[in-house]
Amino acid sequence: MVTIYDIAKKTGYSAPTISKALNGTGGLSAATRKKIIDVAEEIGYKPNMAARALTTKKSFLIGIIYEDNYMKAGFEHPLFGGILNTFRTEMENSGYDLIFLSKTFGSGKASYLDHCIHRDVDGVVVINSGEAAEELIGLAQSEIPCVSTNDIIPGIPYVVTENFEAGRKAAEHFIKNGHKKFAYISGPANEYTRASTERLEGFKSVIRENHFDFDDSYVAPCPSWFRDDGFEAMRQLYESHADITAMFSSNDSLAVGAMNYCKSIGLAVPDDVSFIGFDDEMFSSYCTPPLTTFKQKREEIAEVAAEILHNRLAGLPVSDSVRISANFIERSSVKNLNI
Amino acid sequence: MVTIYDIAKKTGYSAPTISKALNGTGGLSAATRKKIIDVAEEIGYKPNMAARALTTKKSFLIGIIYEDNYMKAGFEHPLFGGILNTFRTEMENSGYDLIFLSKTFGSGKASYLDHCIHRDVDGVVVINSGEAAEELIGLAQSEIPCVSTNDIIPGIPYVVTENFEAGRKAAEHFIKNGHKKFAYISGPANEYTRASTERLEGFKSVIRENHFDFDDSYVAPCPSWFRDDGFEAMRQLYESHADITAMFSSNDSLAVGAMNYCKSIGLAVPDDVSFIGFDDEMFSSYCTPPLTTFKQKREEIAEVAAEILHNRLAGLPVSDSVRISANFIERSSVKNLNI
DNA sequence: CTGAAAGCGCTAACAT
DNA sequence: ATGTTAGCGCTTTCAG
Repeated sequence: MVTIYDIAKKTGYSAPTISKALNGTGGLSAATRKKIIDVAEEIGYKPNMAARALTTKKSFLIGIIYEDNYMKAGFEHPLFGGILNTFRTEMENSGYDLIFLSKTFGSGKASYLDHCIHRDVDGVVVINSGEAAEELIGLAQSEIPCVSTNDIIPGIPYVVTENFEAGRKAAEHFIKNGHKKFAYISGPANEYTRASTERLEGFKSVIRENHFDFDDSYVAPCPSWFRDDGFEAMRQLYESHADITAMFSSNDSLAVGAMNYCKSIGLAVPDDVSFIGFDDEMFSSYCTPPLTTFKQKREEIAEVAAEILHNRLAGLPVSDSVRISANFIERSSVKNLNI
Repeated sequence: MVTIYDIAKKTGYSAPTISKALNGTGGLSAATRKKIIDVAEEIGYKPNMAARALTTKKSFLIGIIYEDNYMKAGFEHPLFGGILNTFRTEMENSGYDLIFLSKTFGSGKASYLDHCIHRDVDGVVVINSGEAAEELIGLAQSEIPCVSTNDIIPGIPYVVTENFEAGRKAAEHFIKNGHKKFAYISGPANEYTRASTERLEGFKSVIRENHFDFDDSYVAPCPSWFRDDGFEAMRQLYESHADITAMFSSNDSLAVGAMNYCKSIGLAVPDDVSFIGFDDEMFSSYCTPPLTTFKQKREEIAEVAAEILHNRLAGLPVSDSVRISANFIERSSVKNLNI
């Protein structure tokens, strides 16, 4: 391993001088700086982050909280995987490396905060908190800069899709196309993971403004985001309300499951029942009919989240949360009842 | 931050004694050990990995090489995302944390090896080398333990699907169902990323053993793994060989694209043309007809890779590479021509 | 402009 | 069984 001492020996300068030259800190003459940098390059010097972290108390490590609770597919999530990808690039550009945080590191029971301290992370991004939201409230109070890209956790600024607005857009689209009977298939939601709830709220608000009928019996909650639950949800909805024509689903998988139920009982999509989904999953343009849906702006969410974290890392006060509007993608799963 | 010195002060023992007690190294009396551990717990001591790494020369960090060259979707890859997920759990159980490696960290040009040294990683897992395979040959020679889960890189043990065998299985399945005219749609391949080539080799071997006609004109190479290239590949194949009935594709996306081409010119799937894909992507059971395909054992690949890395980390010699057979999933995209 | 001294938190190698 | 000394590689005072 080549250290600054090797450079010191080779150039005749002292270790601190080398350090200053390499970091551009001390007031060194341009000449010696160049000499030092040249030698460093020549002998292949690479700073040792562990040593640097020890003295500076800055690890240049960002902890990622990414729980695998989506289809046990982890990284294949249509939103989270993309966010992580872009976020990673944004942070790496400024010298930060990403490290996964877990509650089970080192074969033991621990907390995310424990892991943060263990690795001395400079900041944390919560991509998907899973069941751990409660715990993260504690993390938020720990002085460690945090940002969240999905869950809404007290004390942590978030960057999340404009779900309410998207819900409104879905209802408006249905109404514009002459629909009058609406229903909603909801994925799992709770106090911290509010996407599905927010979409419903927006959806309902427009329906009510237009004085159409809508109450809780038109909402089918699902225990998962999987297709099969969409199938069941649709069955339940259809058995109590056979006149529904406009289905909004909190994600595309549930929508496809629901479409399958319709087909299974001889209902045509979109002729008898129309659908709007969410997420623009890989299959959504392949399925029959191609699904009208919303695409969340993963790159933008990640970029804004990275910016917020960078600001906090630079000592700025906690940023405001931000909402990013989703793109509406119109395909062929909504029938125009006006014609 | 609470350090071993805080424990030392509180218990009256010296720092090294604390260290020994906590790590179970030195010959301490059970009584003092317990006392020390209790106090450590009480005041919330967490070891500082940077400091430990500095003295022990072991970071407990595993570098991940994961290039985003699949649909720019990064983590959403049907194989890689799942591998990463399981691999992560396996390593975390033994105290290792995963860190992403990149060639552009710190806003500069660098190599993966640079990044490894920078962070002093104990080992590396190559999940997807992208265009960097050449460079990894250098990494392999660096004494840093490596393992690869997709690419075949000289000097690095790999854990990869039995692609040749799967290719054979595909051909056998077609032949069993009475097919006589075969073609193959190939995704990108090169010297290091051999999946597509291996599948083709296996496919061809059975066709030839059965004395059916097959040459390079029945192979359509695609520049990407995307659906649109499958569409084009099928067009090209069909225009020169209109009698093909058995299509094998190196992934499901390409297969679906090819199926779409068939439908676009009025050919029925599977009645006129049958298909076998690879990967069992999310949409493969949804599409029309549901696609017969292969599912790679992501968890098993990850587990074996983790085991190989653990062995190397423990000082054992470089392991042999291993092949994991894929699961054949029969759905409805292959027509039985015998009936 | 440069260097000497000191210390970050921890552990290895010796003493005692 | 426990403590002393020293040092990992780096940076931060502070002197010169």
